[in-house]
Parts: sequence; C-alpha cells; structure tokens
Amino acid sequence: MRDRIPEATVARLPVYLRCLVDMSERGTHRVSSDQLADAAGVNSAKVRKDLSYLGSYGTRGVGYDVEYLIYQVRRELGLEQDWAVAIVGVGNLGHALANYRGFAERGFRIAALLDADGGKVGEELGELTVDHIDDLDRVVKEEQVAIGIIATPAPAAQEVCDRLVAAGVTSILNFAPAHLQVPAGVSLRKVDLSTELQILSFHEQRRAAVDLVRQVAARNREADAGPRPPAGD
Amino acid sequence: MRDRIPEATVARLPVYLRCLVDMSERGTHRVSSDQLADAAGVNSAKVRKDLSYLGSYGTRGVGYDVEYLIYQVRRELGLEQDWAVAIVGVGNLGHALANYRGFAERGFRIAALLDADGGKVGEELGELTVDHIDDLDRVVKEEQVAIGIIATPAPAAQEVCDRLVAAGVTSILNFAPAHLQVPAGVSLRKVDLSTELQILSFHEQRRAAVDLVRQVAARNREADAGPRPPAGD
DNA sequence: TCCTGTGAATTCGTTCACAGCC
DNA sequence: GGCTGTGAACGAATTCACAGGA
Repeated sequence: MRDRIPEATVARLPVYLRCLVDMSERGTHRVSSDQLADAAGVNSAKVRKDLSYLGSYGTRGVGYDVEYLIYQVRRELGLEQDWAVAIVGVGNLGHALANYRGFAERGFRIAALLDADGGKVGEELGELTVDHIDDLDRVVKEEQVAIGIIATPAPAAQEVCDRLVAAGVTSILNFAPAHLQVPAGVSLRKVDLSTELQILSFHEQRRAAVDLVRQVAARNREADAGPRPPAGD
Repeated sequence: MRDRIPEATVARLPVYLRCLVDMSERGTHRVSSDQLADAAGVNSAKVRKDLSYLGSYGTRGVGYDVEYLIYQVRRELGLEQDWAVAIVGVGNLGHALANYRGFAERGFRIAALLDADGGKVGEELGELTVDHIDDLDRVVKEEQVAIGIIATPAPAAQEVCDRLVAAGVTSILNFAPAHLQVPAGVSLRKVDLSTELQILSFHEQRRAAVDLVRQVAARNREADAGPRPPAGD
C-alpha cells in the first residue's frame, strides 16, 4: 500500500472536496493549488503536499482537473460507497442530526434512530421510526451500520459506546461531553460544543486583557504628554 | 504577561476542566497528573506540561488540589464571567443549539436568536423570541453579545459572518459547511459535521482494505498448506 | 518514595524554495 | 512563464527522563 497519509491531511481532504464540488457545480474544470488554497483557507504549499500524498494528479504549469481530483479525493476518503449511520439519542441534537440534509448529500444514510427512553420509541421522524436501544444488535446487522453517532447525555455515553462496539460498529462520532474508551481497531471522534465556546472565550478574554493594557498605556501617555496625544497603533 | 499558551494546550483545558468538575462533584479533592490524564484520555506528561503553562499549581509528591485547579483553569479560559451568545439561523441545528443545556451550565447565555426568514421571526423558543437578522446591531449592543454562532445554510454564512463582525462580535463559531473569511482580531472556529463523518469513512475504508488483504493472505496460506491453518494474528 | 515541573530529544506538521515538466 | 511535486529547513507539539521538592 502507498505511504500512510498524515492525519492532518486526512482532516483537510473533506474541505478540499467540498471546494472542488462547489467549483465543479459552478462550471470550473481546472484549478491551481493557489486557487484551491484560497477557497479552502490554507496556503498553496499545503494543498500541493496534501494532494501529493494521493498521487501525482496535477499537471505542471497547468493545475488540477477538478472532476478527476474529486474522483481521487472521494476514493481516498472511502466515499465511493454509501455508509449506513445509526444515531443513538433522539433528543434535541439527535433530532437535528437526523434531519440534517448534509449527511445524505455526502453519502451518509441515516439508517436507524435509537433511544433508551420508551416514550420516544416508535416516534416517527421522516422515513424512520425510533427503535429501542436493545434492538441495536439486530439493527446494526440488518442495516450494515458502520458508523454510530452518540447524541445522548454524558452519563449514558460510555455504555452506549460499548454497546455499539459490541454490535460491531467500528466508527463512532461522539457528541456527548465525555471522554470515551474504545478498543483498538475502533475509530472515535468527538465534537464538543461547549469546548468550542470555551476556546473562543479564552481568546476573547485575552483580547479584552490586551485592550485594557492599551487603554491604560494610552491614559498614561495622555497624563504624561498632556491632552490630545496622537492616535497610536 | 506570561508566556503564550500553545493553542493545542488551550484546546485541552476545557477537557481537563470538565474532568475536574466531575471529580469535584464526586467528592475528590486531590488529583495526580496520572489520574487526570486517564480521565481526559491523554498521557500524564501532557497534563503536567499543559498545567505548567498556567503556573506551578501542583505539589510535588502529592498532586493537584482539584478546587484550586478548577479555579485556575476557569480563570485562564476567561470563564469567571458569563458570555452572551447570539445564534443566527434557527433551523434544526439552531433549535438544538438554543435548547442545549450544556451552554448555560458552562456560563454561555444564549441572549438572542436571529433568522433572515420572516416566517420564523417572532417564534418563541424557551424564554427567547426569534428576531430578524436586521436587528443584529441593536441586539448585539443591548445584550453585549461577544460570541456569534452561525447555524445557517452554507450560502448565507459569509454574509451573516460579515454582519456579525460589523456589529462588533469578535468570536464566531461556524456550523455552516463553508470556509469563512474574518478580519484579523476576530476568532473563528468551525464545527463541520460532514467532515467528521468523512474522516471516519477514511479510516473505516482503510480497515476494510486491510481486512481484505488479510483474508486473501489467509486463503493463500490455506491453499499452500492444506486445510486448517493455525489462526494467525 | 511519590509526583511535579521542565530541559532535552523526538516526532509530527508546515513552509520554503526550487528542480522539473508542461 | 507557470505551476506541480518534493527534498530540506523550520517550527510546533509530544514524549522522555530525571532533578528536586513534599
């Protein structure tokens, strides 16, 4: 097999793919690393290095063929096939995820919704009916579910995760704010909404602190130099 | 000011914080870097290095005081104050985010919901009423909104982003699958649901490929060695 | 003895800069 | 002349390993 693709590159391929699909839909058939870099919000050296891990699909002096590159990126990401996804936890977030159009558009078929709450079992949501979590094994087998999404409260997440793994699911996307353990051979990714806001808070606060220092400095200058100091940078 | 904290460390502080709060609620008052590392799913050297950026708050031979560490991490992340958040786009995802309890619990007050769709304006959601996006300036000023969440479709995202920035919002969390431009001095973070699934797809596919190679290899061994070869690893 | 705090070593990721091909 | 593909240089993040304080 070809040399392993760095994880950082894998994480950017979906972004490139989206840009390429946009371009293709707008009728663009050729793209340079510079243009793709602009669209994706990275620099062109990164684009070239990332794409070079897939193979030499560009033409020197010309650029990349958009359709062909889409094909190659999709192949590399395993998007030639559709994947069946099960969502566990049909609260607010589970609902939103179940209704999210973007999944189906990109080849991720929501094949099952499950919940531990008997009150939710049987609820209709689009074409799907909510199943009880105890049916997980059966559903995973019947629908060939490869990816599980955990959208439960944090305390339930690890048990749900274990049951998904036991049922044969080998990729898990966790929205519960908890750190989950999975055995080797299972991929786990996490989306943590509060964490994102807390990271923003950190930067927001630092800006506020810097502003404060500036203001004080400005006031000192004012006091030293008398009224109307020139506006600094 | 103290030496800059690496971005990778900032991204982990919220995780540590959650673990510490959990521990505190369970009555644990002291923690070693090993225990915290276990809880957070990282290794202990990382924990120690990360925490050392905040200062020397541990005790050699003993560990860290949970409450004190919580205080320090919260302070560093700017969580001593509450932040007002505006959500733009009240579709499925916007709804789910507006109802998400985790935000309020961690000091992020949803102060406003906005949408461009006149049909949604006036809709009640908990204590809030959906405002029209044209009221953004007023709302940001009245509520002192510091953080904006974009939960619109991709085509609307950049314009919404520009309007948030123009209104004085300096931190933005983007859920729309689009790359946004912001001026320097504005923090932007992105959560891309499809991207996450596509990354899982990559690994899922690779596993399938490896399995296939193994199966073929096993079948070849079988053919060479006759029936019942010993199960390899 | 136990566990933190941190330089040093290492690994991983990004960017530079240019040879090579169109 | 233009743009890719890629070694080499650089920088960031992780991990090692141990000195030093409780």
